Order: sequence, then structure tokens, then C-alpha cells
Amino acid sequence: MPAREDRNRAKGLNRDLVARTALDLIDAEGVGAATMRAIAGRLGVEAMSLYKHVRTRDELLDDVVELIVAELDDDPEVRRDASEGWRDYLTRLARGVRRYALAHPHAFPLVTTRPAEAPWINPPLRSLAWIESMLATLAAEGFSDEQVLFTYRSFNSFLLGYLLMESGARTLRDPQDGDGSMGSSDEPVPGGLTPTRTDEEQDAVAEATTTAEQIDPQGDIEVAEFPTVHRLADRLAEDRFDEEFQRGLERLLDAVAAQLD
Amino acid sequence: MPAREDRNRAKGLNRDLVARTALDLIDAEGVGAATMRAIAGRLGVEAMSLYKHVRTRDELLDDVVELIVAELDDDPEVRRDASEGWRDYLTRLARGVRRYALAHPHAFPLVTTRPAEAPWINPPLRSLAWIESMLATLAAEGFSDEQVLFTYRSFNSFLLGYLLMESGARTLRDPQDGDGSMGSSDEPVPGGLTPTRTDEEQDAVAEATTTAEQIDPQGDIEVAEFPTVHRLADRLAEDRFDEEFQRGLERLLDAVAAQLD
DNA sequence: CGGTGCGGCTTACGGTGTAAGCCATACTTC
DNA sequence: GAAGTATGGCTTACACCGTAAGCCGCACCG
Repeated sequence: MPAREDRNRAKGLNRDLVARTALDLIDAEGVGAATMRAIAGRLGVEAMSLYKHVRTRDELLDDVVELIVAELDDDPEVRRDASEGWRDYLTRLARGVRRYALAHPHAFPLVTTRPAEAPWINPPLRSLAWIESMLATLAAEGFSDEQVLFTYRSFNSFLLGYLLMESGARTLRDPQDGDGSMGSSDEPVPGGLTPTRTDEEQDAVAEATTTAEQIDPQGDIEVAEFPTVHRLADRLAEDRFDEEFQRGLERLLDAVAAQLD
Repeated sequence: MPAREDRNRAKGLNRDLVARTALDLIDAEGVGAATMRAIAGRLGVEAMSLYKHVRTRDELLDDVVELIVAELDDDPEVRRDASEGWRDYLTRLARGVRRYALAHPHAFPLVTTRPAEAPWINPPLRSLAWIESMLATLAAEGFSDEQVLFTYRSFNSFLLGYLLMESGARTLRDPQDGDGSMGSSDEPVPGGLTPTRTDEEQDAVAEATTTAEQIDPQGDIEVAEFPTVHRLADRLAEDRFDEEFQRGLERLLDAVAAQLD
């Protein structure tokens, strides 16, 4: 028989720790860097040892996604019920999601992209627990089934689109990043690797590249034929994410409210 | 000196053909299946030969993205100017984007996820040419810079979120699928593969880990503890994508119209 | 004390992206 | 024509990946 589970194997690994280490690595160096060997190395262990706790790398990535979404549980601003009304509830929830999305820009694509178990489990709210929470809360607030569904889908798709855009814009064509995930059942599939783009980072906030950059052989910019882009480049590069998120969310909630009658 | 470029090397490869073949493979078997060797094989050629036309697999995937977005050019419904007004223009454009997204569900995540050259080039409108088209068209319609930018971002983020959700829901945890992309600079990185999972989540919200780790052998989802999800499951699974896309788009355009004054 | 199984380790394999170099062919230029 | 040269294939080789299979010490069980 196995030992009592409450006993902690001194310095032992465990599934959660593995996932947490993987997430650290992803945050630091991109999904592609989260190699079984790298994760193991960081834990002072051999790669194959991880397989005692995880069945496959893909499953591990799923665990990582769960871990990220679970940050909602500890988010002090997020409420589990609509004690202040559904609008407050959804606002807090949305902000919580944004918080974890921005906290893990390299990992967020995993959350948005990884195929789900059911077609109606959609990102970025990927845990059944939270989906249940949201649906039940709205229903308790007097939403009809129809209204619940509409809200659920609009809410998800707004967050998905906005946050993917924002985190993508913030990430840029950086250094690391990358992914390796498949989805095949019976046959294995490979991953890819990424060369360096040795781009340059730009401020992203203030004076952005006046140089729009279409990759020019010289590495120089090709803006002559895109006058409007060129003219608006500075404004396009401006960071107004906070404000725009708030506005977009407000607008979404207005639409939700509008269909309540 | 090289031959005149207008001469076609009989049965020769070329960058476009390589990208096109990669896209075929992705459509058929998922991103992970688009191995350099597999692509080459389909072209009756050795893997290394591809490198005469493409610098790296990552760059090839960028080409694939370009190829997909370029389908807008041939879309008969899409207009390049707002001869029927901006609302018609944006509607057609949005429908065109949706069309290519649904035409390549396995490849669409690439479009949404691949880091761009500049922070303001955001998916799913990833070509400078189309961004210029949209910005210029709106400006020509009398939009102020502010309004152009607002519209640009809202439009993109709506499409991004909605289409990623829809294509994700349609793809499910299917068969193939997968990816391989990185972003590392000096060192290469791998990919991974994906098995099929039939997990389920635990409450995570209320009570602590009752450690309900019941993996349903039947592949069925455990919904008992998620009553609302269970009750709404059928409706959640319903396919009302067309209708919802239309409604969402309409709502977006209304918001755009509203800020025009 | 003898068993038992957990959780590490070692080894090995097939697959990946790609660096480096080879060589036939077809074009350009006298 | 002949000579020169770049093009676009092929071959070989490497480092690194995910992971199958099996080994073994050690903590615990009766």
C-alpha cells in the first residue's frame, strides 16, 4: 500500500510543483523554453523523472493553463458572487482575467489556443468551476437562460479578443516565446523552433518607431506606400490599453444590460 | 548573375509554393504535421531543399499567415473602398476575415498568435496593406484620427475574440492540430504533442480539494457538481455562430457609429 | 524482517530543425 | 560556341527534443 498521502516525501516533486516550474520558465523565456529537460533541470532532477507526475508534456501544459486560471481564486478583487450586483461581479471578474493575462503574456496564448474538452468551454474562462460560477451567478441575478448564454459568450469573446491583442502588442516580436503543442492522438507530431529576430525593442509607449517596419531587405522601413499607417504610427503605438479595456468592458456591460428587458 | 526572374525554373519550387503546401498540410493534419520533411515530401523533394526558398520554419509559418490573410484579396465580397459607406465596407471585411478563419481552423491560431513586427499590427488583420486600406478608407469617410484608431482596435479585437472562440469551438479537442513555433534567439526549441484528455475540473471555488480526481473512463464529462453548466449544456453546445457573429458585428458597428458625433 | 511500490535515474530511439558542403544544370557573357 | 557563375537541388551530420522501458534504493507496510 502507498503511504498516507499527508506525508510529504521530503524533497519530492509533485504535479503542482512541476507545473509551477514550467510556468516560471515560460514566463521567463517563452513556451518553447519549457522543455522537459529544462524544467527538470531547474528542479535538480532528470527529465524522465517528471513523467512520474505528468503523463505527457501536453498534459503538463494543460496543467499550466489550469494554474494560471486558478489565479482567479486568489485574486482579492474578484468576487465569487454578485453581492454588489452582476455588473460589479463581471467587472471584477474581467479585471481578474486581465490581470492574469498580463501577468503571463508568454503563457496566455496557451490559454486562448489550447483545445478544450467541450466546445462551450471557451477561453479565457477555462475552468468548469469558473464557468459554473459565472452562469449560476448570472442566473441568480435573474438572467434568463437566453440572457445568461448571450452574456457568457459576449464576455468571453470580448476578453479573448481584447487581451490577446493587448498581450500580443506588449509582447511584440521579442526574444523568446514560442510554443510546442500538438493535438494528435495516435501519431506524434513535432514542434518548431525559433530563430532570433534580433529586432529591436521600442518604447512601445511614447515615441514609437516612426519607422513602421515592413521588413525591408536592409532592415529598413518601407512606409512610403502606406501613408495612413505612417501618419498614424505614433498614435497607433500609444499605450492606452487600460483606458480602452475599461471602455470596451463598459460597452459590453451596457449591451448586456440592454438585452435584459 | 542570376537568370531573369521572369523565367520559371521548369518544375522548380518557390517560396509561395512551399507556403501553399505547408498550408495544405496544416489544414489537413494540423500545424504540428507541417514538418519540414513532410512539406518537402509532399513536394517530392528533400527537406533541406526548402531552405533554398525559406530561411527558417518560423519564417515559413509567417508566410503561411500571409497567405491566409491574402485570401481577402481574392474574396469577391470584400471591397477595397467604401463606395457603399463605411458600414458596408467593414461588414464585408469582417465577413471576409471570418471566411478565411473558418476555412483554416487549424491555421487560424497562427494568425492570432504569431508575434507581429510592430505592436500595432494586430491580428487578425495582419498585413500592412490591409491595415493601410482600412485606416485610409475610414479616414476618407470622414473619421477623425481618434475615431479611426478606435474603430481599428475595436474591430480587430472583436474579430479576434469572436473568431478564435468560434474556430476553437468548432475544432474542439479533435484529432490532429497542434503547433510548433518558438521565438528563441540563439538556441532552438522544440515542440510537443498532444494526447486526448478527458479530465475534469474540481470545484476550486468553494470547498477545498476533496480530491475528486475522477477521470471519467467513458470520456464523458462530470457535470454533477456543476448544475448550471449541466442545465445549460445543450444550449451552450448549440451552434448559433452565424447569428451571433452578425449580432456582435452589428453591435460593434453601432458603437462605432455612436462615437462619430 | 521480508515484501512492496514510489520516485528517482539511465539508456535508447525516432523525430525535429537546420548548418555545411557537394554537384549538375542552365544561364550570362565574351 | 566556350568559359564562368549562380541556382537549386541532394547528402551528411548534429544537437536537441519527447518519451518508452527498465533499473534500483529506500521508505514504508505487515
